[in-house]
Amino acid sequence: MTNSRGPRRQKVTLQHVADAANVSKATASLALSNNPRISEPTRQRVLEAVESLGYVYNQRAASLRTQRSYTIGLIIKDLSNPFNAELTAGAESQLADQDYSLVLATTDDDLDKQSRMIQTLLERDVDGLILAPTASTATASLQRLMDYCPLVLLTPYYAGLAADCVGMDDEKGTARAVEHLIQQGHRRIAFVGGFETDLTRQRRLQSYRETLQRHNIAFDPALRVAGPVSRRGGYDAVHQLLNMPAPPEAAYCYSDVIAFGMMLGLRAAGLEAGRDFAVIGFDDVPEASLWHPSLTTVSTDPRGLGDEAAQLMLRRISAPDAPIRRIRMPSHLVLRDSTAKLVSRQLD
Amino acid sequence: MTNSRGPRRQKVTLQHVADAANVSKATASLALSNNPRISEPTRQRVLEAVESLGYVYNQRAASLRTQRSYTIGLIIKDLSNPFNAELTAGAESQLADQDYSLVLATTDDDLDKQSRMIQTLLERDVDGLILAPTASTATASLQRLMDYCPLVLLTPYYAGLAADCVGMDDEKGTARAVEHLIQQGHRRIAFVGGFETDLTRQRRLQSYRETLQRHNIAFDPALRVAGPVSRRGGYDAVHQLLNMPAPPEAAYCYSDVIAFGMMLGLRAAGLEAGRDFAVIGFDDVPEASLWHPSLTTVSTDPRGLGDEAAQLMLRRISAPDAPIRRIRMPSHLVLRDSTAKLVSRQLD
DNA sequence: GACTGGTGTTGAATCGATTTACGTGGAGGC
DNA sequence: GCCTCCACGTAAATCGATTCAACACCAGTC
Repeated sequence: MTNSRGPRRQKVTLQHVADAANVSKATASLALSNNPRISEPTRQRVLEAVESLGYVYNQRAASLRTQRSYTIGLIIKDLSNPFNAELTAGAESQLADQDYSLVLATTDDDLDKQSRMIQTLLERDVDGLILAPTASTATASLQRLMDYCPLVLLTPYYAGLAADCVGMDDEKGTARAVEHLIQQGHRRIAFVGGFETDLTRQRRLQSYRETLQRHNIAFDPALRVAGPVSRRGGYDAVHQLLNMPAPPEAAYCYSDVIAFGMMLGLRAAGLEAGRDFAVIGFDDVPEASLWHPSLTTVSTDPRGLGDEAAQLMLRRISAPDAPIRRIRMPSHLVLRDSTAKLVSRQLD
Repeated sequence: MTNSRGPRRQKVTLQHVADAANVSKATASLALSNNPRISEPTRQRVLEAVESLGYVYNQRAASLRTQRSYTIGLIIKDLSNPFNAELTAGAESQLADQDYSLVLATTDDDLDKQSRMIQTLLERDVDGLILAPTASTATASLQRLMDYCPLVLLTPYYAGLAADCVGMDDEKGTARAVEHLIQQGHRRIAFVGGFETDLTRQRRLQSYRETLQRHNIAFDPALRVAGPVSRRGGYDAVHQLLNMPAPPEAAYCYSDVIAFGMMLGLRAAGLEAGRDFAVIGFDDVPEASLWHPSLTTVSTDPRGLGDEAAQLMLRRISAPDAPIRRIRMPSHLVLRDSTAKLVSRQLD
């Protein structure tokens, strides 16, 4: 028995196939692409040669000539986040349906790493790039990127940039969540979590303010608490909020994980979400329905978002000069126990 | 304002760089690879040309000559499964550290799709393939695959195949879980979920039987319930088990999701996990600690598994003839409330 | 028998890099 | 003044496909 584990078979090229079928390389190539100029018997001979030699087509070599790599780069922040994992799954399956491959890269929300990954993927000669830009990405650098390859951004829009975009409808989702709390009779509603630089947070915060305003509730900056997007972030926010002179009685959280942290923090303070304090999250991660009490949250469709991004990209590739499109994926409010007061009132 | 969104800039090649720097293409190439034969002033001129023209290296073209694509294919069943998402995240970050890119493909555990994806990735000319083989993959086809490119399998071993492998230690994890139940005094312990064809399940089932045997407990085939790996699967198993003449009082589930389903099923039958019935899962997904009651489960490190697979691959590429390696990732039992009886007894 | 058309096949250029073997000019040895 | 050697560059072949212009062959026409 040998220890040789490397590939032993030496690469079979189209030339070998051509030789075996007694035709020229050109004929072999045309035969494989089902070109009608090649006669049926010849095509068959070529196919037999392919079979018997175990030839595999070299897309990489072909792409040098055709200038198409059938490869799309996807750059996201972090795959551990189930939202991004679903998004990636959606994009991959859409692309695979069209015989495209997905090259994956993650940035950890780090601008430097993002630049490196963009560079790497450009060098890999991807046909397009789907990017979830990190917070402080310069518009100019994205603009320049668009000179190199088609770009789809995973955000509802990007100020000053004429690029295809797809993102969640943060505004409507937020408005529904906040309105839900207002209808429950809450007037002091906190906005919890995330950092100022985060573009998504900016959109949600803006919508939160506008919704309050529409309902004649003054925006109180003290009710806006920034912090990390984690349970810890939510937990810590609770202390800050409850120690205010006029504490809020409800909170709209930037994301579900923050909401979970808040619920833990509330419990530590002797309060129970849904009974003593209303909590709403965003994302509808699987835990949201399992948590106790279950979490009212804005539900989105991350997989659909990935689907849409991939389709946008394929469309752009096939029609480079089509007008740009910005797509907002709908979101809807899922009522659960963390805002149960409302539910019971509605039932009255 | 124009509607042109396609990449406008026409591709800059090494030839353009060479022209701009007044050197030959060969010199430009050598300069960029820091070859000492090129003088410093010349190298600088080349670098300036690269900068001013916005040249991006074309790895794809280079790979034709060098026969290295710096690209690894990863084929998994499904990215929606958090376990696989973590695994992928681990592999991606390891590979990125070494300037390799990850091409992702999913099979949905379908043999046909798996073949198609393998074919596609081979055509993309990946330097190696990391594969989580679906249930009924033929050994011969994997053997043949190894002629084409280095292969790392995401399983602790594959019978009859001398391939690098990395997988969880299903046997030890299972033994610990079952022993934990035995130590609690349980004698009738069910094995729940998964289908017979599943290789991982076969290993766990085998270990379950051996553990019982070591403790002089006869294996009762009726306590082995097959079914889909989903909540539904766990839920349905409960009925079957509770309607037996001598129902079990504990269950070791093939995966956490099945355990969740069982707990729901138990509750529907008026029983509470941890109090009336002991339940153990496998995976330690994030929900496990959040569920109510929280789930005792075998914890593994999926991210570490991805790391390890990537490292194994890079090692294989740099040393094609090294002896093969099979790595088992350790797992450990996390005690929580779904087997709480034990905990309280131990505390007595 | 020359000419036209159509069918099927092929030689050669091409894509964008790497790499080998060779060329050139000048410094230094004797 | 001739030879050697070194340092620095470059021409050309190469990787594995695609693609176009050209060509061989045969049938049919006049």
